[in-house]
Amino acid sequence: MATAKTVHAMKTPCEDCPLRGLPHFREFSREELEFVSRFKKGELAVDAGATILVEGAHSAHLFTVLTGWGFRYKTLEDGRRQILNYVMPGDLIGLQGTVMGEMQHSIEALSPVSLCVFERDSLMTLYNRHASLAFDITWIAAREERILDEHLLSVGRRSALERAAYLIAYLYERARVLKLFNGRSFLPVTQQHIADTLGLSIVHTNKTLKKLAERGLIRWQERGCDVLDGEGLSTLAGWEGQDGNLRPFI
Amino acid sequence: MATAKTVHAMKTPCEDCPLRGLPHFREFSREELEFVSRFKKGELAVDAGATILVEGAHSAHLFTVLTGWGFRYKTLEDGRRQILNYVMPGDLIGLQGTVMGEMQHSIEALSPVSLCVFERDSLMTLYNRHASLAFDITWIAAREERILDEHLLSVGRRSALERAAYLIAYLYERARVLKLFNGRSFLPVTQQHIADTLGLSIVHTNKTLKKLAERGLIRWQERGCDVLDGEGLSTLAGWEGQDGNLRPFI
DNA sequence: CGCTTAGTTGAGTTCGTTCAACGACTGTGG
DNA sequence: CCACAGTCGTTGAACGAACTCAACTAAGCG
Repeated sequence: MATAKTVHAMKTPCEDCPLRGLPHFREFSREELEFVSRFKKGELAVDAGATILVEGAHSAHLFTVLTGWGFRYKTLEDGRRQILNYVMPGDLIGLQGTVMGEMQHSIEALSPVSLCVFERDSLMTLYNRHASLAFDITWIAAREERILDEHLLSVGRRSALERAAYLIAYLYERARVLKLFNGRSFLPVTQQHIADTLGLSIVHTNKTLKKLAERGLIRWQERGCDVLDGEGLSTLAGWEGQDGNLRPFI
Repeated sequence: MATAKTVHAMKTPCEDCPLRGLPHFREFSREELEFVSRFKKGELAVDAGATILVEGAHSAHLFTVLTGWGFRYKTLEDGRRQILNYVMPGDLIGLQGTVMGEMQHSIEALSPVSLCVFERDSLMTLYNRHASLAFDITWIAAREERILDEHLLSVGRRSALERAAYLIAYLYERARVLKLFNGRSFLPVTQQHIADTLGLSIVHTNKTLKKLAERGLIRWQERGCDVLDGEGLSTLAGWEGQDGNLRPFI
């Protein structure tokens, strides 16, 4: 695997952060922005397919995704893999490892990913000096918990078809509000990723996706999924969608 | 349903909190203890079977479980239910609703439960005045996330037998470190709860539990589960157990 | 050109479901 | 005190969803 990690000195100043322009995120105060600017230690670029964080590691860093897609997963000893969630721009990763010690899941890049790097040790300073940002971090953790609740409901209680529809609707919706689509609603995942998220075999996933395609909801093309009818997928899954409130990021 | 909620003025002062004595929790500083004491607004007692928090509610309160067992769950419109996690003494509940607005899951008492009551509005004061406690709350949220990661792995990728073994080992281990057993390792859940946690039907859950019983790992008795061999259950599930680090609570 | 990765399809098997009936126990009202 | 309903657990039979195995296409890459 020709994967690489490249560390840059700070490239994008937080003042020009591309995420700040999105209507999806809450505004920073002048003061908060300054603090986060100092909190940020640099940037990291990783190739598609590279592992960003690995289970068992004691990472000294926290990251916020600037651009690109990735996923969090866990594996059993015999290799069975479960994808837990996907990471997209604005997501904070490595928090579990930072606050509790050891990482208990891995994170892999689906596309080239660029990350803001923060240091574990300065997190306590953030809590001491900036209660509003500390609260934001809790908010972010609570959001992840809520997403996991929904995934668990899905894997535990929805049929294969509903599950697939839910997952694709979820990814579509997240990417949409982040304005990651330029014209074409394309999700850069393989059927193996879908299978490992839904808790199904690849073969059955393939057959299930074909049913969604027959209904005109999606089209599978070029190693990924074109979403043709996000609304229809949500309806099929019985999913209300994520709440529309502004969310914080660091 | 003859369920009731009773609000008491503060009964147990935080200085005498029964949880503080457990070797499983980290120590409070004198100052933290004082602050939490003021943060606590009263106590609430709920009957077995009562709903503590309900999906869709905008609760003005946060709770810490003092005694008793409960569970968090979500349902689909047609009634399919997924249990997300169990709550036991020391667990903070209602955080999702408090930081993000609306509750998106419900919580029900499995046994009579007593709760410490905190007010939503004073949470920000806690963040402003006591960074170490704010950090603890993030820690608690990260822990819940980690547990959900493991449940998702289990429901998605383990066989029915492994799943059941994992769940019972998990409940056993949590209750054990909290010293909830007096002699007998008894879990107060019905097979329906197990089924709704594992994402299985009751019938198949019954047959699966019988297999665990045949192996001498558990015994089903008096509407609950006697754990005969927690170690054996963990081994069967391929579960390493929770980390032994001290955890905070509020 | 061969090698690898991703996706497709069919056949047969296994795991888990639904349906249905029944026993044990608990609580309630007549 | 007994009858009755309700909850919980158990079991068998038949069915269906999802799995494994296997063979095969198509595309991308050295």
